[in-house]
Amino acid sequence: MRTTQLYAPTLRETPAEAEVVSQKLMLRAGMIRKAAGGIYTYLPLAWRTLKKIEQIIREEMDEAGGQEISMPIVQPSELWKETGRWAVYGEEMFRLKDRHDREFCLGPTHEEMVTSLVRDEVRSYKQLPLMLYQIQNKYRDEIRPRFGLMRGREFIMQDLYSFDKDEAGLNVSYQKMYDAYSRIFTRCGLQFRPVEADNGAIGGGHSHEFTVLADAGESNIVYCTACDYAASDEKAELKPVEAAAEEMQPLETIATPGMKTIELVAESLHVPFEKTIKAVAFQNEKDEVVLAFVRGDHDVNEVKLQNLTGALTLRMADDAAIQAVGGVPGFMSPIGIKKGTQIVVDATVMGMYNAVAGANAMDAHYKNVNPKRDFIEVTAADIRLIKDGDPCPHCGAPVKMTRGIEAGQVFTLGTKYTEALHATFLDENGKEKPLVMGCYGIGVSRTMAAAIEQNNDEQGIIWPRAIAPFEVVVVPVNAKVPEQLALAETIYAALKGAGVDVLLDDRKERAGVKFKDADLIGYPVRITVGPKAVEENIIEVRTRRTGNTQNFTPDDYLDEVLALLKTL
RNA sequence: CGGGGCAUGGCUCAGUUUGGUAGAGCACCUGGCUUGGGACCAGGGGGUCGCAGGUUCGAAUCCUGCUGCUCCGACCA
Repeated sequence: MRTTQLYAPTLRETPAEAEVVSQKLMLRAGMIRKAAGGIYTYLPLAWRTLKKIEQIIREEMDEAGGQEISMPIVQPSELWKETGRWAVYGEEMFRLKDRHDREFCLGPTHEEMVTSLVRDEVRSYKQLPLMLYQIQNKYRDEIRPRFGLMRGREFIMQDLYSFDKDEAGLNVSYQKMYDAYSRIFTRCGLQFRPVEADNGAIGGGHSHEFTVLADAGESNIVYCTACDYAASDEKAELKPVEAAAEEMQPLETIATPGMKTIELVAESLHVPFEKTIKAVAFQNEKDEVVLAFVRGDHDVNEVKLQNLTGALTLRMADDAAIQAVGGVPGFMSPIGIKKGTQIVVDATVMGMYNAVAGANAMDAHYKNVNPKRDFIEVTAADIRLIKDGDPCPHCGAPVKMTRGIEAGQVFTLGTKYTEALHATFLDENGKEKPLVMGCYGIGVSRTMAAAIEQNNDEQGIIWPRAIAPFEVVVVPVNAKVPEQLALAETIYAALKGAGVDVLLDDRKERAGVKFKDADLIGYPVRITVGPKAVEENIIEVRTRRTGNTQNFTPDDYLDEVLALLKTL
């Protein structure tokens, strides 16, 4: 490929809309252009990278026993109504009607589609296990699309669905996918971590997220400094902390005018955070109030609370709702709340003695609160959000937190969808059973963005070789000098002949322009052909990541470049 | 959904307060000159100032409505 033939309009200035590094760089490098909020056109450079990522995925999926198919983007509402998700999915689903007024959606995912496909054709355990996958556009009408390709409304996803005859088979399929995903991200040259994850709305059994480590990431993960435990912060479990036992003092009301935050209370009463109890009020999708209580220095893990209470969604409760159940916003405690209200107290709180909590009265708190004695009709459970330094649930060593981008996730689904859609088979005994299902997804376009988030500097992108749009760019310093262009052509042809994905920057631009563009787009290797090359037979090979330049001769540069590429 | 902000040539923005015939830089075209890190000189093309109303002799500028984009808001109990 030659730059004069390549549609890659680079920008010197960053468009105002760009928020995150990957988005800025992809816009500037001429890789993407925005069509609407969260919807982008992929230009040739981006498309090449996406195809490379997809190719790696295809190879690993096929190796693991997957078969590629392509399912419709436009999906009829009937199937979604069968599983109940037509209602559950809510406004996140793009919906449309055809001319006959029949309802469709743009597929946000394909469980329904693939299950209906399989239920009509799979009759016998002899046809199992079965793994089908596709790489395809997905549509989710996000409330607030942002961060470029990281949270788009249209995005490319690889999704595989496994069907087994039993749990044991599912576990084998799950492990195969887990391993395949690990290989995929490794081959893409990314630093990542598989972490235990919450299943979320998709339901089912256990799950892992594949998180690409990057500070710009939206998800927090924790990992143990001693053992191999790693989990998303939403998932990470915590054992209750038992405070040192004290004699329980009688409950006492104290005036705390205007002290609506736990910080104010702790400070003015000279009580450590560890002796305070914080209240957080939520409302679920049915507008029922759910009250959560954690220690003053802890935070509520909404996902845990959601799973525990069976809520589909949780949001902050408004004051009126809190008052309706007998709570006083800013001064709340489980004591004196209307009967029948859902009250969840973190297990650690239950182990506290003589603590400070709201008094459920304006401008007042209780002293000497002893949850074991004073909290009645509450649910005690782990609802706390893990933080840096907390003990690992496996070995107790302190955990560390880091940020990452969720690029892939694997789930066991069990029979949730196959039962709803009556996808059954006959087992060895002729007995009808629902297929046991797993689903596995990689955000392909998001992986590209994640790769950039993880690999960039002030000058631009630094592609890992495996997913770079081109592996090498050959730059004649002055394309108007025939000798330089001729030598560049020779090198270009030689690399191409050796199977290297190479670009020749044959534009009649000044050298600086071509260098800047090369750095911005981030080709792993640049070969500069200038006067030195023509007159002294020196071929300069520059590594984008390190900025190091090595000089080779026309005889040995080819082998050296091939060897260098293997390390990038 | 609630609250801000923005909308002027392909991009980044000025001009709006105080109405008076639309600007800069970059990009683009032509010529010259230049070619190892986003040159320079000269000439040139390109804008219904988001849309629709209104006020006015006159509106990018003031008023009303709409649309689009964008940012913030989900641990405050």
